[in-house]
Amino acid sequence: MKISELASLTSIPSKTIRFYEAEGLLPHPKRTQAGYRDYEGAAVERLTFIKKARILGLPLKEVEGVLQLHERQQPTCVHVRALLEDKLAQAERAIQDLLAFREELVRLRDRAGTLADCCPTRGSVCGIIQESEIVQGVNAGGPHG
Amino acid sequence: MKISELASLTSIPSKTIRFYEAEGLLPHPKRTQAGYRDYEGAAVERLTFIKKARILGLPLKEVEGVLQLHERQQPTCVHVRALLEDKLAQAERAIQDLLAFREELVRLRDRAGTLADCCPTRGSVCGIIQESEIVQGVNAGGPHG
DNA sequence: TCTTGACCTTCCAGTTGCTGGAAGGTCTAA
DNA sequence: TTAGACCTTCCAGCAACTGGAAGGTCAAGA
Repeated sequence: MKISELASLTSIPSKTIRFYEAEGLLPHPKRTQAGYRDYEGAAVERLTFIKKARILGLPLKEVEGVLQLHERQQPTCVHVRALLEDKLAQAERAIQDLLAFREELVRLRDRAGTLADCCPTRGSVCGIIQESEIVQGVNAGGPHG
Repeated sequence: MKISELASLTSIPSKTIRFYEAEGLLPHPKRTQAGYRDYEGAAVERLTFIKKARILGLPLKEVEGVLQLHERQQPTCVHVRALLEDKLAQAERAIQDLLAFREELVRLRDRAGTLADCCPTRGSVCGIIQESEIVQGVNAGGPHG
């Protein structure tokens, strides 16, 4: 099948499919006389796997690693299990961070309602942000140290 | 003060401070005879604002917009309030997504415990991911449509 | 005074995961 | 034949940094 059909079947854009091939996640498919890519049905499965792994937050490099284990007839699930544990721990952390973050946003939002709109004088840019207790954000690292 | 002192006071790396200046978020500071940047104390406040705004998830472009409102003596908080409402809605969505995502991860993790480790034959790459119900991830969009 | 290490500068390019556009070729229904 | 929809490769851009190269400056210690 042509790339557009594969894109349609997997909901992954043609551009992205070509990108994945260039990154080594997909084998180079056969070509038609005209040079068009000609995919087998197995490509649907492979791309669906990649898509799900991406949704799970596995970086492309890790996805590639798992796919290579598969190609070398090595067990993959034990590998994926470890990745999963890692992702689960990350998700737990992210949830905690996000809940705390939401508290602060609610606080800021409520505070902003009572704050007179700052007429900027020589003072702070915006009292809402300036006075916030925000030190660390959602991701474990935050934008800055 | 030198850039390293400013970096230390704000916990923002020198590289990033120079980046922000290049992006227009910071005014060009005076220079010493040697060409070194020489900052006033106000730079600490401005950078702290930028840092907090980043943590709140405001893209640099939006931060710049708020700073420009400030420079034009226009009210900023009404602007920030709208941004805040937006961010709060996003955070609520992210929380819901993340909670659902965690459910799925837990399910996958538990399922993985009972799944015999797949000896890759001609079958799927990894049963854990392949059989998952994952269609959409944490962010509203997910990696693919 | 000289040395050396820590700082400073600008410029360039890289990271990750895409995604758009240019330039040019192919296919097919009307 | 025509025109629109597809295909190809190549290049570069996005966001928000961040590292390294190449070269200059500063100051404490020998």
